[in-house]
Amino acid sequence: MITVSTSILEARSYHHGDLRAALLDAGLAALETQDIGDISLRQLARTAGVSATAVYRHFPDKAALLSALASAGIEQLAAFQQAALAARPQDSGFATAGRAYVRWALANPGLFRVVFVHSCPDTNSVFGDSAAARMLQSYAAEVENDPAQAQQLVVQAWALVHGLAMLMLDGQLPPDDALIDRVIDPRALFGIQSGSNSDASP
Amino acid sequence: MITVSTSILEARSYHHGDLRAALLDAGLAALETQDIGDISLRQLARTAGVSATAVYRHFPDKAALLSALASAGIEQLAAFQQAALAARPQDSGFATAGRAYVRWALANPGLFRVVFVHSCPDTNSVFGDSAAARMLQSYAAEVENDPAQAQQLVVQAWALVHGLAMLMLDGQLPPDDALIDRVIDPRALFGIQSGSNSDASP
DNA sequence: GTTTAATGTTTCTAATGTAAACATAGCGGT
DNA sequence: ACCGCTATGTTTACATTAGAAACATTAAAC
Repeated sequence: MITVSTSILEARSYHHGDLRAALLDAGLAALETQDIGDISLRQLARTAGVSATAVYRHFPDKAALLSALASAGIEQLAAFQQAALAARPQDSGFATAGRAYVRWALANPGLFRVVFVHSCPDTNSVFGDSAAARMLQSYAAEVENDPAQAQQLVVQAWALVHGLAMLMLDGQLPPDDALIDRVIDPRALFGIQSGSNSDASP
Repeated sequence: MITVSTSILEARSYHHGDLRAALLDAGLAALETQDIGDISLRQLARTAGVSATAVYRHFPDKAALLSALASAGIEQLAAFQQAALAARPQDSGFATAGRAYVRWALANPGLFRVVFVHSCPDTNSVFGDSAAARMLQSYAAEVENDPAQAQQLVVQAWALVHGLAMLMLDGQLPPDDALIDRVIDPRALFGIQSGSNSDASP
């Protein structure tokens, strides 16, 4: 929740206080129960208790609002991954981060789609310079000395977890926790014997 | 193109001849230039030269029409893969099919999304019992004797190519042909030394 | 305290999915 | 030949959407 202390307790004034944050909150909340396609600006405006077109004072259009939601989503994803890493420091960080990626996607399907699927054709690579991306690259560098090979490993690992998340989200694969562990098994993938020890075993 | 011989040349009668096929053709054509979200029933009806609500005589709702388009898309994908396999019989079929998957996705972004991303939450796994899926499984069985391991290989391979396709479609990775070849390299993946020989080299 | 820029509101338009009622045409049975 | 039945299209209607334009209010600067 983005909390913003508006001027104290001015319950209902003409101006909202921080409508922008309220709309983003409404968007994040809505994405927990709805899919992206079913979200309308009007709905968010209603939730924020404001007229439909007030949105346009803060976002040029719908895409801009979704783009802002995407940024919030990326931060959440990175935080979730780092929490997972902190919780099991003895495991392969590479695999732990990957599993967290998929689990976060399954736990936040709407937001995940906003981040990766929706993000309008040119506002792309919103993920490219995020904390999550840097984390992934540093793990790859640990495992591979050759930078070109490390880069390839990054892409392969990203594609694997992203594809797994997508297929599960779209109902093509069962959203099975054990399946995630099996697919993202450092011992079976990429010839990685892992720097740290691995754990999850079928 | 779905060609249907209506009764000969009855140019403009009240009844269309085969509106269902015409709508699907219009949909496939539209998906070549537009993304799924921008396609409307009314547009397809216009293209078919018919009133907006005529669609509902052939499809209960928009989702049903898209679902029919998805079936057509899956067939196209499988045909494309088999053409790729036939064109290079000496290569690793596993890798060739995977590259074809990604290339087809890049060549048909709209239709690919209809097949895998859109397909409504419960009409899922439209791909599950397709020719493409069976092909994938038979290749996995060639490489892995243990059926459980083969199944895991299927999922890993599918996730990898699907994720690569998605990330490229969504602008997160450059839609680079060489990158596809590098990521889907049987020598680097899954410890496969391949039954046949491999080719593509960086 | 007046001006001003930021923020919200009303009102409007064009597009969309879909329901309901109506129209037309080809078919089978008599 | 006629009569209806059913499949298929059409018209009309409605609720909802994204967004533009013009107007209202308020907080803050001067």
